[in-house]
Amino acid sequence: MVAITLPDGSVKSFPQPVSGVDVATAIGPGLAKAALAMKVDGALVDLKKVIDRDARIEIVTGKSPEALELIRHDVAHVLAEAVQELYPGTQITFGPATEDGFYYDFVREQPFTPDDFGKIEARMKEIIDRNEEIVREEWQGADAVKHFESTGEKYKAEWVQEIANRGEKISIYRQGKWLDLCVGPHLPSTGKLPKAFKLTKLSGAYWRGDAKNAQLQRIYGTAWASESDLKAHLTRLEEAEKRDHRRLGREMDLFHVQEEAAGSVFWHPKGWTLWRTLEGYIRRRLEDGGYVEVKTPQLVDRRLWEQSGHWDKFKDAMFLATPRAEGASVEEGDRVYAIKPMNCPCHVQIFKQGLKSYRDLPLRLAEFGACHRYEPSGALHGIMRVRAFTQDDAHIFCTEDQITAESIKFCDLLRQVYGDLGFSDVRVKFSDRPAIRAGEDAIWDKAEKALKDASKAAGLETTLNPGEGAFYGPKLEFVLRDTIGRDWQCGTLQVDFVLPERLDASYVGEDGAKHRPVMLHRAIFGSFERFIGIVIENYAGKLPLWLAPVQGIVATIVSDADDYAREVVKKARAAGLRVDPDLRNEKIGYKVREHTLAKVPLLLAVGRREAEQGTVAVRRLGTGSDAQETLALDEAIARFAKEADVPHA
RNA sequence: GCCGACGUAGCUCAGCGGUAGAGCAACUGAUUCGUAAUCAGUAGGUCGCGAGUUCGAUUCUCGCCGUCGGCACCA
Repeated sequence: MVAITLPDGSVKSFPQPVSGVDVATAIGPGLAKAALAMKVDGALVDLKKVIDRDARIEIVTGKSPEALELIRHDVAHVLAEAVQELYPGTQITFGPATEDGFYYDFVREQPFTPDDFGKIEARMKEIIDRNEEIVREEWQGADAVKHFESTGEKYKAEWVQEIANRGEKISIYRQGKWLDLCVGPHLPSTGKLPKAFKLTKLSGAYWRGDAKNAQLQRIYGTAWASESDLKAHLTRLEEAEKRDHRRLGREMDLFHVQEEAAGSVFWHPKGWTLWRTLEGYIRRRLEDGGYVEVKTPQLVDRRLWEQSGHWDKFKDAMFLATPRAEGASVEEGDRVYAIKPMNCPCHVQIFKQGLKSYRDLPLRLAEFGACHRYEPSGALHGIMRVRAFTQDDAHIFCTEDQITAESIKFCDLLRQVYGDLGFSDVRVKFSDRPAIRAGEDAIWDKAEKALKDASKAAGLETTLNPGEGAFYGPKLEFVLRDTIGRDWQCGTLQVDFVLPERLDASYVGEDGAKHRPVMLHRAIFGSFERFIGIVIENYAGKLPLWLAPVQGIVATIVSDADDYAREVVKKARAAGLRVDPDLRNEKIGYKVREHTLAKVPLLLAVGRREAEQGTVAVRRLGTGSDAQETLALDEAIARFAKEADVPHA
């Protein structure tokens, strides 16, 4: 006798062990047809799994939140089956579900091309039509290894061997003639799959994620429960493309990049205005936060980098410069400079000037430091990942006892700034001690606790990023997501006991003896380039008034209003607004369209009526002509000047 | 760095073994117009760079550079 409890609380009893299929059928034929899998006491399993004890069961259908992942995983299998049917000799490796779809990694001499997609998709649909039953089997390790070796599946065999070595059972899923090693769960048959999928992209991927290993061919796809969901997803992708900072940067004439300076940004007047506005804003926040600003050299002798430890670990990513003419050899003893990849060693040099006392701590040295790193060519991305960037960097020199308070202060400041810039969902990763690290465990305990306390006190929820801390200390990473779903680390807070030691920084304590300060490395934007990119995407280019490089356009309707328009511009500028005239001989509709596309927040239209009455017709970005209002000039300017105020305490 | 795709006018893109085309933008002229494109005309290109094949290469082949999508990396 097996008692099955259903989600509504009702209990169904069965005389003998039952599968999910039996349970669903007992409830109704509609459900039996829709059933994809089930949850037994909360665990997702195959619908065909037989239950021989009392349990709570929930039938998973296409409408269940778990369904998508199941479907995507199954579609990945169908993709692999299709590929192996179409391209014999291709080896399979892994194929999981992803955030919005799936991928499968293959091994094949000949590269796949996007032209193959149509053919593969057609075969996948065929496999779904075949309605192949999906069956789970348990194999002996040796048998599985033998099977995969005999079919030439070297990668699968390697993986199976490892599982067998651990003494675990081998779980095989078979669909039709095709089979794969997989823990499941899966749908009962391929016919249950919706055909709402699409192969999207092709890429290389290293076996086991290690660049030292062979590179596999990865085919990505997206899969949904229904055709309309698929369409909606593709539409979302198109919309996201319109928010891409690279596209908006060009359309809004903010910046460009070009071949001769790959990985460096040419800032145009409007883009640079945006930069300076942000810089002015953050500078004021830092001043309020008790920071002092410094500026340190671009070129620094390699000896300092050797001392700091960067040379050993990061010299491949450092640009070097020598003072000698081209062609001259760089000999032993000659000066070799590195263009700084970071600011910390230089800030320590400032700290070390003169004798520091405990009364000087905490000392918060801030710099908008331009750094250069030779990033791998494949890593470059718009202005988000570049080789030349400016950090809103600061190092807080403090005592161990001050770590917690300083960390809290920083998290508060960061929250304030992100709030001002319209970021509501910030993910915070807490990266704790890595396997290879410097410093005593007691110090790590202290540092980790300080960071944890600080993020909690600032009301931040963190997710653990185990073992990903820097070798010198744990870190908080503040991650923002761009419009195409990529995550970027922007803010960071790192506790460092190592650099002060290596660079011999010290202060005189209350006891009159020398002590080592602790360094907190911290950034809010991370880099101006990356952060501006994210800001642009977050606002889809429609920047709030205070950030917009061109805040308003005064557009004339007839040339009789030219003089009045000039007067409006003059007064607006006197009030600190960034306003330009548009006196061109064009219809107002043309001007409206153009400045709307350029994402100018305010359009002040002036015709004869406005000139006579001393008013402006205000049309705001994102609203239509019906929402416009006519305001007295002085009133309008006062209102907008107030609205355009840079946020501050 | 690795795999794949791509690189044609300012932008978006078409073309293709016989040295290039469209729309928008630009420029000139006309038009003075009330909220997302007024009309007409003109001009604009070493087809990323360098080799090779060919009578002839933007087109085919190779190399390099860059961009894009991933992977790896990200102090």
